[in-house]
Amino acid sequence: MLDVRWAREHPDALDAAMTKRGAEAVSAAVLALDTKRRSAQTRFQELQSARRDASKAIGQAKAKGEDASAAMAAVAKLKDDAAATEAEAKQASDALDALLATLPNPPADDVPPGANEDDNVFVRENGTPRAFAFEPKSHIDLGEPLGLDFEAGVKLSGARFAAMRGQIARLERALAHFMLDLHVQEHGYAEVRPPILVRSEAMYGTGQLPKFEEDSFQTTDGRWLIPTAEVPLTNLAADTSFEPADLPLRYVAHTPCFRSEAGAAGKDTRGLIRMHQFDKVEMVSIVSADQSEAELERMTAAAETVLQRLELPYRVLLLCAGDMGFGARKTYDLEVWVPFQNKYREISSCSTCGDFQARRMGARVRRTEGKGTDFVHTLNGSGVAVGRAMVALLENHQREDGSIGIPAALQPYLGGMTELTSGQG
RNA sequence: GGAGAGGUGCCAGAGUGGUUGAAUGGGGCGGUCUCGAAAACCGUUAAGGGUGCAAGCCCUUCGAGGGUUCGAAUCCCUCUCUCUCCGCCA
Repeated sequence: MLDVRWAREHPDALDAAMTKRGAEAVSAAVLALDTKRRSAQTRFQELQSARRDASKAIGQAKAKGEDASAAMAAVAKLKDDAAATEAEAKQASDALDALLATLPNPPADDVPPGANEDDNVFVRENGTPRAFAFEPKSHIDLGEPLGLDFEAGVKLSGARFAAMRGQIARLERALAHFMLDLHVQEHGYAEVRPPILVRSEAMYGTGQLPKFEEDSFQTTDGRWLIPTAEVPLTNLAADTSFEPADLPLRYVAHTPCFRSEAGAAGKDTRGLIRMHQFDKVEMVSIVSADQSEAELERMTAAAETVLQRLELPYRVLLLCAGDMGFGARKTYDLEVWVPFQNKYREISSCSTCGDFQARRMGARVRRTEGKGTDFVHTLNGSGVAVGRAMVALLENHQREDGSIGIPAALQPYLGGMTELTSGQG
């Protein structure tokens, strides 16, 4: 949710921000509703004030035993007028909120313009794609002998589901635990096991609702399967006023994520890249405004460490305005090299949301000086997507015989194994 | 699933129709005292919004939404959440 006062004072900036994102200019509509709301509210307040004074006078008169029937009749008119004006104000206010709830976060100034992923800006890279002396196989062909079972996924659940067995199952677990330990032990994140079914309020807080209802799965009792642990982790801060000393808060969680992939028909239909259910290690930071810029760099670096330790080549991109998520103010994507596809694929997305989510969920921090509170800033980043890390690991570390070399950092999580071969358990 | 209790300020906890945004205690902050600290004492301490150059004035908020009333934290209805007991259960 953007700040309506900012919109009121900078209508041109609002339109520029929306246009930069490829959305419609809305300042005229926002300002019209805002003006209507404030005018009705002011009139209501004047009527209400008069009404309260009149009622108090009646109370005092009655206390003295005087007759107050004339005053009581007079106040009835005020009451009707006040109620009508209040309804008018509420209607305008609700309409304004409904509109604001659908507007994406204005991009930061240093976010490059652009319509889609073609306009993202290269920032840096690490490692170089390996030159294979043989034709590299896909993670599907490599994984199936090791226990990656797409047939079982289809049988049990349908397309975009997979079962993992044996070594692949263990590898998935090892990857997740490695990432979790890394962020907890070296990056100062607090481990959380959040609920993965959440209320609509939580989905609204992080921005999945009201606009992207069709992207997530909902239970019959109205709860939502989280599309990312960003939802429960960030909403831990909802309805809270922090002391400055409480911040920054850093959370990390390993959870399944569920996405309907409604708009992705036909994309990545084979393999593990795009599933309805996948595991992800997610980082969330709750910080004060002055900390948020540095925190985004820190979080991105933490995600990069995962890929470095797994010895996977990757690059970092700064997303253009048109490719950013709804709630993001600035986003870095990490793309890992996928040999079989011969291209880089997204494996992590680290974003600062500024105060956009905080305003939706009521997450505040007291000012260090003076009275009052400010909204906190929230950040989230994958650290990283486990299924896609598995894809990258299998393909990048494959050998000609189909076995998979295990990077040193991961070996302790696999009982010291240095490779996976189809002959093993 | 059955039965019951309850949601009040940073926390605990009063308050069942009339200047109650709300007693009291704790905590926080400021001060007195002290070489310093503790203790004691004094003072202070909600958020959001409207209006205004400002000081200020005003409105809203006692889980949420409706209703009764001249007047609601207090009465009524609906919803929601929490807790307790019983049942069931990984």
